Amino acid sequence: MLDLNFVRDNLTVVEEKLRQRGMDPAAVLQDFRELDAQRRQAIAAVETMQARRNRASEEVAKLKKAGQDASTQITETKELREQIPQKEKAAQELETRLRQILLSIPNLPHESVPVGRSSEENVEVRRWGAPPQFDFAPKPHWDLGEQLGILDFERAAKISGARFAVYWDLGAKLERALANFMLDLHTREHGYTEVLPPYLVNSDSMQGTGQLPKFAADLFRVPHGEEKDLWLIPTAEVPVTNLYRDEVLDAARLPVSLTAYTPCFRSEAGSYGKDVRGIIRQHQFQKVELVKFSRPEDSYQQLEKLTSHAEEVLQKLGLHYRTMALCTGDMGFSSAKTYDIEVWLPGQQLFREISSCSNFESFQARRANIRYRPEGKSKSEFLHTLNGSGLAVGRTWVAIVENYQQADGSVMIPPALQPYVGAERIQPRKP
RNA sequence: GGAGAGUUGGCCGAGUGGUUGAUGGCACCGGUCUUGAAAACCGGCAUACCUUGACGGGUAUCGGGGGUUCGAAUCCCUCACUCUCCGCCA
Repeated sequence: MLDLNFVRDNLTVVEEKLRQRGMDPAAVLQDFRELDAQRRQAIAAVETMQARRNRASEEVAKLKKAGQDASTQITETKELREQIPQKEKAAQELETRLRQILLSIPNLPHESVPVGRSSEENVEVRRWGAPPQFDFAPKPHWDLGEQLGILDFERAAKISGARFAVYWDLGAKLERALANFMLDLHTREHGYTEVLPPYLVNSDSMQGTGQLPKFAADLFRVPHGEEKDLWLIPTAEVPVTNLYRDEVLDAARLPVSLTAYTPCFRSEAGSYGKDVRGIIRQHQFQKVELVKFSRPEDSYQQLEKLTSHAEEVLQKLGLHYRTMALCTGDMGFSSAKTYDIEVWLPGQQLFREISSCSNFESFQARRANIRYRPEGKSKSEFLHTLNGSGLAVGRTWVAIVENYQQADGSVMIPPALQPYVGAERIQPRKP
């Protein structure tokens, strides 16, 4: 959420940035200016009446103490008590409508973000390694997975449905090895603190990070009594960022760097027919997430660091990748700047997103009310939040299987991962 | 699931329905004293919103919501959370 005062004072800037995102400012902002003026007028009207009521009430106390008649004042407050709720209701309605507009405004892209309409105008900022060379036609992971007996879609469909997978044997172990490998790297070498959050969260948390109210269709909802349904987390970003909701952090503690390995649940509504093969797009996948809480002045430096931490996982695993700066038209709703890391998948001959690292500036912090107290200042301010995948474990699994496949159908385990898997190679599983 | 106790400002902790945004202490900030520091003493110290050129003024907030009353931190209802005991359970 943007700051109301900022939007009011910089309406033309907001309109321009919305246009850069490919949105129609008029459609997003609607009658912001009128509503804003009406809201303030309504508040003033309510407060004037409340002030009158309070004054009359004070006089009642004085008169009664003095043993005098206070019936005039009592009548006045009684009347006001009936009138105030109507005005209050009107003011609240305006407040709600204005807030809805404010909540529907996406974050403003940072000045360093390339302007563009779609993913085709994203800008490649780095490329690491080289695609592996094969003297045979490399296969996609769904073929390899089934041949090796480590991926099972049929039984997954039986027990859960489409877009689920069962991992068997070394396939399951590879997933666990990758998670441990990533967590160890981030906690031992990059200074992150590991957390294990709940996988079900309340609506307030989903609002804090921006999934609600706009993107309810992408989420799995779990009934839990009236009005207090829970939601399966679509990413660890939700519970981890909300850890500090409604809190004021000590400036000396910043930046706070957290990492969490969790499952992620996405309904993938509207993605029918897209990425139907393999485990690229699943209702449940696991991810190691990196989250930072930063002072505003170094959040962009922290974004570079966080991105490099995610890239280092791929480097240690010897996987070819490129890093893209997303353009204004391709960025997520809450982000001010995003880098996508895309890993090379030889079985499919394409780069595929494996991590998305974003600086949300104060957009989430304002929504979730996460503040810090700058040194020497008495007033607390909103801090900046960042996060990125470090990495999506399922897609890393895919990258390992496709990039390290051998002519005989087996898959080599990269050296850095061998201690975690306890094997050098995945051989076809005996029936 | 059953029974009981609680939720007050950054923290601890008072609070008889009527200048209580709220006593006091700690923490924090400024000052006096000191070579410096500590101690002591003095002063300051909530948040959001509305309003004003500014000084200032106003409104709301004592877990959330609702009610009683001329007036609620204080009385009533309700919900959430925390703690204790019982039951059940990985």
